[in-house]
Amino acid sequence: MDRVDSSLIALRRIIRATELYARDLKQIAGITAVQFRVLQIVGEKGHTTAKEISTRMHVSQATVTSLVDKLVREGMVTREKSQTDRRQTDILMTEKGQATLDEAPDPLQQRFVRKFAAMEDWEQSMLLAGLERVALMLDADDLDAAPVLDTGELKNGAHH
Amino acid sequence: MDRVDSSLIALRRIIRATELYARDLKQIAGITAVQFRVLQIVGEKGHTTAKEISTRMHVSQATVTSLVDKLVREGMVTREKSQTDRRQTDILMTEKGQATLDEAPDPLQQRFVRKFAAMEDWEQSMLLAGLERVALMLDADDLDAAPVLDTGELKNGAHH
DNA sequence: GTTGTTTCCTTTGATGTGCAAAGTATCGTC
DNA sequence: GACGATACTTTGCACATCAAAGGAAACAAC
Repeated sequence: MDRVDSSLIALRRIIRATELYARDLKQIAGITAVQFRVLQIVGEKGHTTAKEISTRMHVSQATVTSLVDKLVREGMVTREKSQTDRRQTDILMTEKGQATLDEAPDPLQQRFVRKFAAMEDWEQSMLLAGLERVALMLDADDLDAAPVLDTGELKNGAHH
Repeated sequence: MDRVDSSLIALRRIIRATELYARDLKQIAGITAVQFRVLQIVGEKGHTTAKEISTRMHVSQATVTSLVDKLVREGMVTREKSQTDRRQTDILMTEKGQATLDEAPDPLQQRFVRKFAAMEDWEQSMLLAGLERVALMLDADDLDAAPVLDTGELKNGAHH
């Protein structure tokens, strides 16, 4: 097997890892990866707007509405009209939502961050260069850069 | 921004590239990425069974049935009872299916393969090592290794 | 060759994700 | 105050996916 094949296998494994994590999450925490990501965004400040979720997750507002509907139905968050701008809806974290967030299995990016941190300085540089190279090769350059993996974003002291 | 963040951004860009490719494909070729992948598997030998598709794509047979249903409805493939084992259904490529396969936009992996091939020998080695390292970091090691990207598998002389 | 088990596939019914288009309410601005 | 932009919801749809149940054929064992 040549290196092209091996590289593609490795890439596929990486993508697959995010899918597997999504299934585990659903099984263990009883919440889907997408819903969990919404919960993470809400959790950052304890509240947020539909617009922000839509922007950050790159999905339509209609999708956000249905996502939040589900979370409301399950008691994870509540809706409340914003006082400052009454067009906006504030989405507030509930205790149950916070608990779900706290008890969720180790997110992918934390796993990554831990292992990355354990690497030698030169190794980190090499790895970063390689990943950026691949990203460029795939022409995935229209993304507004946010430090995220498939599920969840890198905030809340997940590193350092 | 530190290297952990940059690495995660690069990873996210890579994953995002596969999603974007899926949307382009649907727009341009009028077929979804998942259905296209089925078509690719059928196209390898001109025919295949539902079981093989199910195994290769890691989805249930029920899913395969509905996927093939759609392709049949669109005239991309036909079903035919296998003569050797009448439990099996042979899924055969039609001319239209073949045409769709041939005319599909440059798949991600071909883009990758071309650029990878253009790299220096030592660069290829470094990149491969990096990718495998990341795959390991994400613990995506339960995958039966097949040289695939998100959509489609690496066959049909897509490389070399 | 009948019986039991396994395999392959489909059907049915459900969930989750996602969007477009149309509608409602509110904000800002001229 | 009228008009256009913004934020969100509603409606109606498509796709991907599975679990469970069932039919049909193959296989194995007696």
